[in-house]
Order: sequence, then structure tokens, then C-alpha cells
Amino acid sequence: MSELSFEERRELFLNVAARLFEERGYKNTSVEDIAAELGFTKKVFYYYWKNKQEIVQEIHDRGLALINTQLDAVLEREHEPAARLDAAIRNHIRSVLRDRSIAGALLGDFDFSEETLEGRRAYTRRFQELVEEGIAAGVVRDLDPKMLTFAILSVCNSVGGWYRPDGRLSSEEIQEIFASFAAEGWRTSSTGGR
Amino acid sequence: MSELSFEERRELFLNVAARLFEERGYKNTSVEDIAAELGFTKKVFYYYWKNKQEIVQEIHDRGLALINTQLDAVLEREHEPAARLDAAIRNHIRSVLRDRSIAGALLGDFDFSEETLEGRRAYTRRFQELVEEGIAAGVVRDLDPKMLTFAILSVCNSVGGWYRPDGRLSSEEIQEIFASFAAEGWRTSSTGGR
DNA sequence: CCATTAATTCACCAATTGGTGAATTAATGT
DNA sequence: ACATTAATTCACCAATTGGTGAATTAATGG
Repeated sequence: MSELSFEERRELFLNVAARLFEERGYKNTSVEDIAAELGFTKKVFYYYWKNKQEIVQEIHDRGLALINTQLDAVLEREHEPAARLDAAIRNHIRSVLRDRSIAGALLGDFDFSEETLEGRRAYTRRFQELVEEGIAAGVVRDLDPKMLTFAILSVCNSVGGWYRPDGRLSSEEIQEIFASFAAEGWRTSSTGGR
Repeated sequence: MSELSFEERRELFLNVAARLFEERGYKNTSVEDIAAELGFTKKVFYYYWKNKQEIVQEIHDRGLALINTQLDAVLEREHEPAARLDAAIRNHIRSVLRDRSIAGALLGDFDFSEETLEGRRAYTRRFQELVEEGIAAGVVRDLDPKMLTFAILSVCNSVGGWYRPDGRLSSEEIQEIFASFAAEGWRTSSTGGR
């Protein structure tokens, strides 16, 4: 009758914690809050987790691993530089919209381990490489690659801050709008030329 | 010999608090930290301020008032819809780069009063109106105005998150890159037409 | 049934922190 | 000098919170 394994129970904590961190912020969520949400004393939390830092770390690491894996798959299918960057952007937005803990992880206010921060930097670097390849191929504007990468990622990340599944627009629509904005900006391309 | 008025002393606290909030975050800055930075006991803080909420509120409100005033001035000079939106964007980026407390205020994690939140919404609405005027005039792409406004502002705000005055690029360069990205996106305009 | 291990609770500690009351010192006008 | 007010300090409270030790209950295998 005891249905859940140790790992499954951990998963339970993980999901609840991710949701609460994202709703109230890391500092505003106590270990007791997390445990209480599952009907437990906070000591139970410490039975499954070493400390508060460990769980937020794991939320972050899983989110980053997921988005990286999906990016692998996406990039395998695209070969033209502009298409690759566009696909990476759409993958990022999609990930953030689907799994809110990813947004929380990427924007969070907690202090991560150096290792985790390096993971974040590595992901950013993947993007910057796509940008640089695009510039080299002449399909991406010749702006400072680092700044351009930051700008693109900030657009992608921002949707996580306010998107609600029951909102006016579907996640597909939002993805389309933001990816399109990142690619073309707000200005009407003067089709008349010049 | 006592050189500072009550108001001037308040200003002192205001500046220090703004800097600390922005460096460490609101929750991670104690009232004692703020007072200690000025060589005071924390009780002195409470001599000049009602509570912690009051000072963060005032930081936010001043920042918002400043950026609104500057936007007034900027918009008085521009009349063509595209130029107005572009000028508003540059004004926003410039403000965020110059006064770091504005970035902190716009991105902060504290819980604001309803009144303050309304101020924030009003500022966003000004932007959205510029976007809508641009769409009506055919100089801004016909994307969902609200989403487009969010996307633009998220780009503008993001610079506040990592800009350091002693960094590789000047604030003018950053402003140019981000405003340009917001307007045109990352994709090379295929000058070949189509 | 019993011994062992897994899971959970209770009561507590220590540190931090927002905030306060009462007393003390510095400045000021008269 | 002196009374008054402005400015500041000290000691403290109460609440929150991350984390722990010891005991207790539930599950399990022999």
C-alpha cells in the first residue's frame, strides 16, 4: 500500500518546491511551506533533502539539462545558420512556457554554486555560437555577438515572468510573437525598399 | 557645523538603500546593513523612515517619476510614430543604465503597494499606446500590441541586470545595440527584397 | 511475534531581522 | 548656564527560519 519509492517522494518535493519558488520566490518560501504543502512536518523535508540549497540546485540543474537536451535534438534537424538560431530561440521559449521551473531557474534570485553558474554560462555560450555562425554566414546582423545573445535571451526569458496557461493567448501564439519579434523587431520592414 | 538637513539625511539613506537593494536584493538587505553603511545604528534608520517598506517604495516612485518626466520631454520633440517609439525605447534604456535604482525598481522582488503597481502599469500603458499608434500608422509591425510592448520592455529592462559602468562597452554603445535590436531584431534584412 | 529499518513527529536551538522603549548625548535658542 | 529639542545609542522583543537530536510509529523480513 505504500506506493511511492524514495525517488518518487523526492520528485514530489521537487515539483512542489519548484512551484512555490516560482510563485513566491526562493527567499519567500520556507522549508516548512514546502513540507506543509504535502502535509508533512518540515523534518520530513530533511529526510529527503540535505538542505534547502540542494533542492533549488536540483531544480535548476534538471531544467538546464532538459533545455539542453531539447536543443540538441532541435539543432540536429536544422543546418542553415538562420534556421538554427530561430529554432534555438523557439525551443527556449517553448521550454520556458511549458516548464515554469525552467523560467524560475533561469531568473531566480538564489545564490547558485559555481558549477551551476557555469552550466548557465555554457548554455548562453551555445547561443552565442549560433549567433556568431549566423553573423559569419551573413544571415544575422553584425552587432556585438555577446550583447545580441543577451538581448535575445532576455526576450525569451521574459515570457516566463508573466505567462499563465489560462491567459488570453495560447503558448503557441506567444511563442510565435516573441520569436518573430526577436528575429525582426518592432519596425515594419519598409518593403518599398531603402 | 551640522551640515545636513533632515531631508538631506533622508537622501543619504535613500541612495545607500538603493545601491544595496540593487546589489543584494531587497530581502537580502537588512535595515541594519543600510544603517551600518552610513556608520549608524539601525535605530537611526527608523528615525528617518517609517519602516523598510517606505524606503523601497520611495526609491521606486522616484525612479518611475524620473523616467516618466524624461519621457515627457522626449516625446515633445518627436512627432512621427516610429521616431516616438524609438525615442521612448532609448529613453528607457538610458534611464536604466544611468540610474541603477530604476532597474532595481522595475525588476525588484519586493511587494509593492497597489498604488505603486498602478504607476508601473501606467508607464507600460504609455508604451503600449506608442506601439498602437505605430501600428495604426503602419510603421510598427502588426503583432499583438500588449505582447509587443512586453517584449520591447523586457529587452530594455534586461540591460539593468548586468551592466557595469566599467565594462567592455560604453552605455551609449549598449543603448545603440539594444535599441537597434528592438527595432530590427537579429535577422539580416534580406536586402534582396521578397 | 519480533527485530530491524524506514518514515515521521515533536520539541527545540541558534541566527537573523523588523521594529520599539527608554535613556543618553549633541545642538540650539534665550 | 539652562531648558528644549534633535539625533543617536543600547538593550531588548517577537517572529521567522534553517537545521538538528531523540523519540515514536509504520512497514517489513525472518
